[in-house]
Amino acid sequence: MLGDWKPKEIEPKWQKKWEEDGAHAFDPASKKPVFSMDTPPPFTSGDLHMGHVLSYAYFDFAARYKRLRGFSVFYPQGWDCQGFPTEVKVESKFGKKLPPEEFRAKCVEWTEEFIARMKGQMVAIGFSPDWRHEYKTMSPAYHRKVQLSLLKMHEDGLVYCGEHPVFWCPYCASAIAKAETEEEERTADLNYLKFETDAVKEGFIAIATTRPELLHACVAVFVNPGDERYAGLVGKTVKVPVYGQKVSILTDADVDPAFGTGIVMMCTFGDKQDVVWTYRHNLPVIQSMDVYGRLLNAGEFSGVKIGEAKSRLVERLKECGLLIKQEKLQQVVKTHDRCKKPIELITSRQWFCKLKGFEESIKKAAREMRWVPEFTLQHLIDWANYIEWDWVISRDRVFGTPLPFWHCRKCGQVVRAKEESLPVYPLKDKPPIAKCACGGELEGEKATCDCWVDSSISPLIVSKWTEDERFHSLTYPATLRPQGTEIIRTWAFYTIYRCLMLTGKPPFKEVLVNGMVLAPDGKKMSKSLGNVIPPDKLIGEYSADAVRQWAALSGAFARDKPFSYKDIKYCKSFILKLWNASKLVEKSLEGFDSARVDAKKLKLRAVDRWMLSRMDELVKQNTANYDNYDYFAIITSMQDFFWHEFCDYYLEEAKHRLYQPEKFGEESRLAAQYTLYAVLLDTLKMLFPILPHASEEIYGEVFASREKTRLLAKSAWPEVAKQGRDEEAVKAALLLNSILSEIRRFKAEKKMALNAEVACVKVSAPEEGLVALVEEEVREAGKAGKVEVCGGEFKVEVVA
RNA sequence: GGGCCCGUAGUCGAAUGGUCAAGACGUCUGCCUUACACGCAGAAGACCGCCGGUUCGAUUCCGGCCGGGCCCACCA
Repeated sequence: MLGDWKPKEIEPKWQKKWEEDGAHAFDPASKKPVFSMDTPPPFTSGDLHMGHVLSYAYFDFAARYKRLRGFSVFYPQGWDCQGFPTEVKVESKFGKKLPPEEFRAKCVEWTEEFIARMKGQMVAIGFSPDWRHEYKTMSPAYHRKVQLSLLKMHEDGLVYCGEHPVFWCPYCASAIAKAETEEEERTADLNYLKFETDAVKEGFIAIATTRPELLHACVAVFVNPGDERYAGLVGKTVKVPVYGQKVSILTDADVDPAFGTGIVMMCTFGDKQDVVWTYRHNLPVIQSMDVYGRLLNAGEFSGVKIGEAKSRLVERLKECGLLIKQEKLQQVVKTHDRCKKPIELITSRQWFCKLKGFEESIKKAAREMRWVPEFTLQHLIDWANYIEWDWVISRDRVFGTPLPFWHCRKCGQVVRAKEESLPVYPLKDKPPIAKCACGGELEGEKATCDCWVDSSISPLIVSKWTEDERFHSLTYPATLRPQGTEIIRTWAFYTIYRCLMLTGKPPFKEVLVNGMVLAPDGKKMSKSLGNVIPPDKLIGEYSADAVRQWAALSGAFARDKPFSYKDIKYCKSFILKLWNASKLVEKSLEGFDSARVDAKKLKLRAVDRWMLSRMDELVKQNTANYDNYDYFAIITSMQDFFWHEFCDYYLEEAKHRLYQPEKFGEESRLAAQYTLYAVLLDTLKMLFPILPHASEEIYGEVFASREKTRLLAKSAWPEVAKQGRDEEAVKAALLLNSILSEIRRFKAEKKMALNAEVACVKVSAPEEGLVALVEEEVREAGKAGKVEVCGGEFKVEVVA
């Protein structure tokens, strides 16, 4: 017997039961078609946020639906462990003094705790990955595969080490990739400085700059070749203020004559344009700062951090009378996405992945995939179109996958790790050969990998690439790659690139992109704004099934949506409605044996046929909607159907036959029971992927003993469209519903109770025959003593 | 500057080339009707952003404008 709905008891109960019964286990030996998913490994921050909940709920809906559809579903789950935020946390707890290996061990320990917490949260929401295929990017096994992929790409000339200007975060003291940059608007001072020169009679030219702290690295000044004001200056030299070095006046079409004075000073490197000019005009590179952003080669200012250097230089310029004026300037600066600090460009020796030249093959592979929704493909194409530099893959961090390389101290030759000794940790492991061919000592590479180097081979990791050929061909390419819109330019882009390079095959067939969850006020959820909603709290208050329904309701295809309390409240009441209706059905089904019912011999009434016909329609629609990942359409249509059509109308219209078989006949009761049984069963199946716990519990109480399958999780999707739409029944039912509405309106106006009896209901309708089909329902559900029918325009007259 | 998304009752939000444009929240009025008052019934509330075009007919298709959001590029 169904008791009260107690999510805190039934949800963990079924989570355990499914796991024990292997309901989510992938069987590589199965003959069923494979549906494999490459789900995002969340960064192990310690807590799942609502964005995770939304997107992972989506993946779970897909997995559970495909299982019901008879697929062998491969649904692994991993963890993106390594990265700067963890280092910061560990540093703040244990200090900066630990030796690298000990520090790394602390990070691992810390991360394991976080994984346990996050995994617990995932289980509590009812996600159904096959945990036997769990992976962690910090594990030696994962390191081995990442290193193997790098060795192969190095062999193919796709990974190289070189000295180039790279985006640099002085706060993190590490190189970062363009994809890790963000932009921040701020107000800066635009300083107009005097550059002394003999070329003009005033003795100086004015140059506007926001970066006076880089004067020591100024190597040229530029004017636009078409700028007549300065035509006479080209080829002359000017003296850089404060430091006094002489630099040439050159021309370049990239100079905007309208900005500032139309003259630009070029330093190594103030911004990306300076890098372009350095190469274009073959200019010298001055190391302007060290890895922490402290000035280098700046005379008395050497060692001063850039922020402080800026104000000190401005002071000095004022003292020397070289500062003409200052203006406020709105500018956008690039910042590091992890620490939000401004980024610099510095030249440094780093490892790179060759991206230039592969844009077309990446775009081609992407175009062959199905992107849901379609426009998200454009995000990737746009990004690919703007690839200017190769991808910097090395990071000066400890907690990361070590690059499997050594360098010769003498000649700089790169020495690769041996494949069979992977994973290697070059800081403590012996190099593969004792000495370089030139006789020099070998030194292990200190840098570790960008975290996207790790995660960009997730489809290879889960499919046991280079390890189990059969398993690999079964699960690679993944059928579905679900992910967030904000990581298209990183995770999707790098994965397509790397997997293509390593296997020659694109990594997945379909990409499902979901949007972000905003705070109820429409702003981004962030700790600093204090508007973060923790999933745990919602599960406790509304149940996991309600949270999952909310996700289905919110994930409007790659569009960001604010969190809505009213939605989740509604979802919770829907479960209660489902529960209570199931209680009624359970009671009404006493003595009903589905196996002994001959559907053909049933005396179905029009309302029964209407319900069964609607059910068929819904199965058809929902099948298409699940195939298109349109969970919004599914949950809204199911909520509307079940609540309003089934509960509010059908149940009221069928009660008399269930309660009084002696008056309306056993056959009529059987027909009603059959209908209740079929509708509730198919409803549970179609809702199962979204609210698995409640539907499994109801199934267990009402259906398990009558069906072949004990677990709803292991049952089969309802058969599609057993019969065509029953036009007559649908029309009759709609007519009945409007007649009942009229009767209810009459009672409401007369302030009568709904179950109050009325003497007579006179119905005029164009099709009198239809009214006859539902006359019994009008009398019983409307509590009408008599029903009179005549032709004509639709009209209902009630006589109290 | 380039690309993308969006603009529907007080709020959130579907669908649709053509009968009274879903549903939810909120509001108002009744009703504790043997599953549910976390419920049921009823009511009020929308010139479907603005202007043109296509069409017999447009909220729906096309163009422009206005407004909101996102991504990318540039910014000395």
